[in-house]
Amino acid sequence: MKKIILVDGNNLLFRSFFATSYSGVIMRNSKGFPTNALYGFINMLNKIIQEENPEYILVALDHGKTFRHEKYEQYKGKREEMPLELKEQFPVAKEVMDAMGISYLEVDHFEADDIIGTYAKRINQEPDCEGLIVSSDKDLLQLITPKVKVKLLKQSGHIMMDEEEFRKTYHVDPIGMIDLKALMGDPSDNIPGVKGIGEKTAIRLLEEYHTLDNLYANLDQIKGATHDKLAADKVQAYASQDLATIYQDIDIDTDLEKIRYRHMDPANYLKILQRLEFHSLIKKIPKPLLKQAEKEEMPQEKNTTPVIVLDTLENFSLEGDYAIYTEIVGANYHYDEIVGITLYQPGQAYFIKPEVVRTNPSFFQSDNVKYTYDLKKLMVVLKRLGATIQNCSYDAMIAGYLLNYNVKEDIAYLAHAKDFEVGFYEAVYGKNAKLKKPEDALCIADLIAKCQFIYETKEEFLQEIDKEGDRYLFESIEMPLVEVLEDMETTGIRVDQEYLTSFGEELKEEFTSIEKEIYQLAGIEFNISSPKQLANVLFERLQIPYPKKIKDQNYSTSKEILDKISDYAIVEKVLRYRTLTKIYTTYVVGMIDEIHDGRVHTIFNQTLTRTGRLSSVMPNLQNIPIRLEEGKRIRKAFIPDEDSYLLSSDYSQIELRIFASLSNAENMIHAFQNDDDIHARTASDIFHVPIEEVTKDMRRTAKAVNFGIIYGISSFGLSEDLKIDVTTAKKFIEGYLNAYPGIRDYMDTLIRNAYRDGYVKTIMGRKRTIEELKNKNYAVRSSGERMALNTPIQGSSADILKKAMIEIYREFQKQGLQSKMLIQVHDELVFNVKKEEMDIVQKIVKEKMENVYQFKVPLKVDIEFGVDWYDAK
DNA sequence: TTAATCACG
DNA sequence: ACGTACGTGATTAAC
Repeated sequence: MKKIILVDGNNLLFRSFFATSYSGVIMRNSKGFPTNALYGFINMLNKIIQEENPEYILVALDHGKTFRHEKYEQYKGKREEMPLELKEQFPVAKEVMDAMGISYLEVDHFEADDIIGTYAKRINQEPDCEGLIVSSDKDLLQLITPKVKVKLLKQSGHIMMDEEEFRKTYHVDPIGMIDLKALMGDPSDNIPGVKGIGEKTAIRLLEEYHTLDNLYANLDQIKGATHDKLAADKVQAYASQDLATIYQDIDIDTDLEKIRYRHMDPANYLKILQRLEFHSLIKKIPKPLLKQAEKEEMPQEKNTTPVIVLDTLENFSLEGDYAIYTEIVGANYHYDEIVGITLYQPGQAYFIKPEVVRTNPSFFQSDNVKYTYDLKKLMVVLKRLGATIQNCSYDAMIAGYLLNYNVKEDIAYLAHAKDFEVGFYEAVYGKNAKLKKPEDALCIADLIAKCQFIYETKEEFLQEIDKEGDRYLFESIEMPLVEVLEDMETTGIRVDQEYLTSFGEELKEEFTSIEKEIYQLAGIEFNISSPKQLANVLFERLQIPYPKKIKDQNYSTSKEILDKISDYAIVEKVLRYRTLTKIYTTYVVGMIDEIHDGRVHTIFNQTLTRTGRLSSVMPNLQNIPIRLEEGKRIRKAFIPDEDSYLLSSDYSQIELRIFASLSNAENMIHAFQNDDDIHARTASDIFHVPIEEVTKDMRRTAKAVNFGIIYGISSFGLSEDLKIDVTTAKKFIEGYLNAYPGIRDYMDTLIRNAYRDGYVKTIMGRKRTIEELKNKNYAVRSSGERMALNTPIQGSSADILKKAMIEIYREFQKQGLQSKMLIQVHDELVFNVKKEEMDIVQKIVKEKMENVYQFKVPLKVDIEFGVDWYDAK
């Protein structure tokens, strides 16, 4: 008697995954790869082999959308998309099965069930053989025959289901399972069944009528509500029957030899378990097999490049290109501990301890072409060790960013995208309280692996860059910008700590007194900063009417809401309290924490935003207050060096100018060419009044529409902003589009192309893929359309300022100026300018910024200077 | 860790 | 009938 095991692979993996992910925490190996489904899966396969000792075994897997989906749209409709953490484990499951000598099969358009059904049929026809199906899915019970049983997995253990056992439980034949589901439905697969009929009624009906066909043939015998339900849902019942039927005739070769159990390949199996860090499973490998595996593994160890730890860089040199990488213990490379530096080229690997760099600081200026990941970090680290680097022409972080890979500060994300085994930063160095430099051997292995990844994928990434037409952006914008940003960061900006402290005291005095007044008015002391407690006091205790209909049960206490009820003294005081504490905590206390040697050194993230803008952290210097006077006073703390001024240069209306140029809106282009007041001009065009008759309100409205255009306008968004109704907002937009012919066409074409291509581009070829456009949800898609409209504007503006920064930096160098670029705020640059260089710097900055790119409209730059950042505005 | 809030362009 | 303006970062409360 041949014994054939048919395993429902998807079921096993799903079960293991969800059984161990309730808490939301998923078991992972030290590299961060999720392993929870695999652990249960491998355990289960081992158990099956041990218990059943099969001659033949097949694991069936789902593959893509099935014919059922195509036939019935709602099939499995309510089921959530498979979590990524589970999806990732499937390929490894296949590797495991290969190593275990177990065959697996997936067939396009069919589910694992159908594969099992097809094999079950074969078993029924084949003499002298029996089958055992393994799953926790009751659907498969319909396949039970005298020769085929089902091992039904339960939370603890299993039930062996054969014909007899099935009849005892369900009172029908196994094949009757299908008709049972046709009646009672199956919520888990979104099979509707007959509405109002559950398990009990369904079983009772089939006991009497045996089949669905017979039941409907005798429908008139049935009385009452059940009759009406059956009559009403006949079509749905038959559709459900169809859905519930496992297909048994897939056109596949069911030759049993193909699924013979081949036994384990110990070396491969061990290798995978080590990678997954399943130590308990490794222990279960029989001793002789384990020994065999270890013997086979030995030679591989020798293939890895030996690492030389350099004690000095004196008289040391390398031939040819190499990859170079450094790591720090923490998130701030300006101050945190440096692990060391590694160099890698095929066959050679070197580790340099931080202090060894000082033995020959010019080593990194050699002619060798160098490759790295996060060049800016490397440059800062080397500078801290007294060295500078030259001829580093390739930064994998930037390449990955331009190619829309998932790029983080942690190189592991990009490495994993290319199947390189590199440890996640957190796994190697820990985080927060657990942050710690591991022992040297581990650090060295980690850094070398990262270096090797950089070296070995460089060509591939550069080819992708070429293919995408990103060469210019990579070579002439992003790579040169690295040095500019590094210089800005390491220079830092001087901050007047004494001023901040005394300003802070002043703020504190005012908000503590307001705090007391709020308690008085409330008649209770509470935490004003807690939205929950505040809502409670305002809307429950004091019964202030909530000015908007309540969304999802919670009162909002946002500024937008509180502004509407600011006639209440307590609300007005809360708003004032908020303003003051925000300035105090974020900008006074937060800034003081970031001051080192009288300066703050931000980190500009060059590879974060989806549009090509920079971002700034530790501290964020791109959101220093300016709109309110109290907040603006923070800017008085940012001061120039000795004998210098702070100079601020900003583009006037750059985004709208770019939009006018891209969309070819002729009269808007003319307005910019005439240097008109653009919002007044727009108002005049929308409302058809001469420009001198434009009122303040008309101008305000036009300004909002102009902003809306940049964001990818929607009538709802505009209505929210202007606090008008949607119909009126719609009218304004119509008026705008009629006033500027060409814009509608530009936007339509842009969106159509975005849908076609799946991405949009900036003027310099920066590409943003927009997955949202493929989403089936209307709201998500609309959001994608707005991104598509906004990105070419915001992104092109970013391109332009980046290019201008590079040109200004180079000109400063060329002329040997001491003045320094310090901060970039999306359309503004801030400089420390030596007094004697004021004239030349203003000239360079204005000239470079205004002429960096030729549009149909001129670019206009305003320059101001002063004794602090407040004054320079 | 996440949501709410608010600072900027 | 739906549910929305685009792009960011820091702080706090509350889990």
